[in-house]
Amino acid sequence: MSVLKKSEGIPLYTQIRKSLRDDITKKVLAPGQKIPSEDELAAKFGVSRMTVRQGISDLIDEGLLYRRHGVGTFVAQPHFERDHSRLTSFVETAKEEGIDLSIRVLIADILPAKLKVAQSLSLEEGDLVVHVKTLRFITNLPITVHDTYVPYKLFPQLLQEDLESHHLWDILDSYGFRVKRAVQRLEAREADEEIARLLEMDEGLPILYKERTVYLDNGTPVEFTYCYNRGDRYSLTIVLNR
Amino acid sequence: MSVLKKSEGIPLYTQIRKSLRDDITKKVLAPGQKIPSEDELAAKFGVSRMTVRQGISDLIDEGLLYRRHGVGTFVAQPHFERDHSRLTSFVETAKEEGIDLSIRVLIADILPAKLKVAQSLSLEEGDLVVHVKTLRFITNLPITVHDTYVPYKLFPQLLQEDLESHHLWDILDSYGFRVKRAVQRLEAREADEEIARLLEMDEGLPILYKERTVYLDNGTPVEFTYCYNRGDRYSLTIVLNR
DNA sequence: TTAAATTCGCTGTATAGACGATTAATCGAC
DNA sequence: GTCGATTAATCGTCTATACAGCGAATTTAA
Repeated sequence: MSVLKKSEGIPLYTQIRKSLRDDITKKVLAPGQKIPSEDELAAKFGVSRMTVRQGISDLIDEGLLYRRHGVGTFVAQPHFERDHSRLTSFVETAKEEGIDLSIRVLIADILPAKLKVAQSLSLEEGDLVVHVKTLRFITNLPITVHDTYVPYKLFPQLLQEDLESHHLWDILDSYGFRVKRAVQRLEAREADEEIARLLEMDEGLPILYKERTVYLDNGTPVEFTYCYNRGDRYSLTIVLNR
Repeated sequence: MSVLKKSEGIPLYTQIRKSLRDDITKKVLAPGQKIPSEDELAAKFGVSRMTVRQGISDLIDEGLLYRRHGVGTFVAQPHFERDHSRLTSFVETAKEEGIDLSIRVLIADILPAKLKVAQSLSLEEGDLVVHVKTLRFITNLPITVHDTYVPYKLFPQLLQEDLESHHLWDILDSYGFRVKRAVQRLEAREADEEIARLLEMDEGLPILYKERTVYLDNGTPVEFTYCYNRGDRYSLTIVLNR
């Protein structure tokens, strides 16, 4: 029996969501199984039905549950990477999975934006941007080159931060900027001389090339990055919802 | 002044969402601008505040609006591909954007699943799968090879469908299966002899290689596809939300 | 026996109101 | 003038209830 704490600052629907999620991960509720009806859950938790629905809705968005109008709510079959559908930084993911990731800053400077960078960041060509070029290693093997651009006028102190151990988004968060969304464009390309040298591979071999623009919740672009990933060592998994 | 139709089977929150979306796209509500408070909108539309919130929530998920607790709800800065964050088939997208896409079916047969396909579709090795190999053209230039596998026991009649003009997901929809989610893994690879021949390119040039598993809302996998995209003609744009 | 109608359980939509939490603006004391 | 407290506006959470709409099971009728 789950009793909710009324007064801990934690919303009731959050507690309900947690309780249901626990039941699912602990297989108290098995895949395919019908969970109690919203009325029953409302009675069990001692809340109104709308509050139960709010808790359930989040789990449906996550793909843990699904509803059948007129029938009930069911536990979905677990599928790999069910939880990977949200935007997370590579650094966060690596930490969680115990991957030995290290970052070397190659360049950190301030310069006028070229056309493409300016357009991506909603700036004028020539506006100042902070530029950080990094090389990332996994278990000491070079894997990715990043060229990141951030509007100087938004973050003039950025270069004083420790960019090798803190992820950019965490730094932005600490400034109160809420990173919300990333648009990424992917291509397969041949490695040019510079990238091949940095990634210790032969020129012409395939590179997973990525252009990424990162936005705050109000739609302001705050980061534009070119990524060059070694094709034989890097794969990207993404999850899309309909 | 917007008056909602009470009795057309269209939920009020859907009508409110549409009204707000129209105001945004027609710039009646400009980016950055505060929209009327929930109480004002409730009064204007003649509905309760909860109904207004339901309409607004959808637009927030889409990134069209954002909320500031204690302050108000605002129109987000428009950003390119704001609307591309949902799972849509390439065919759907192409149609909307007027791209001249054609599909040629190279192989359509039924065979026992190999290990990887079986695992991806939650089958046993050797279980029958429907296999469809297609070559896709944009303005008559070959661009992509697809190897698609679907569990035979779920769709025994699939090969009787017109696979060149109807997208697989539309066919599944017509059977009542709700496609909900796709997990895709991307790599950059070199083209092997067969792919190079089909895509009319040189062996060894970069290919954007993609493995895709498609799930219904109940978590059942229904499609597994290997995609080989010509690196110089294909780029993939994805949007991630935090 | 089969087909149509009914019932029942459940989710979907909607209401009207209450109080809490956050933010920005205003006002007052020092 | 500056700082702090008050206030108003607004979103966040929650209630208790009502009826509509769907789907499956059951009952009824042909």
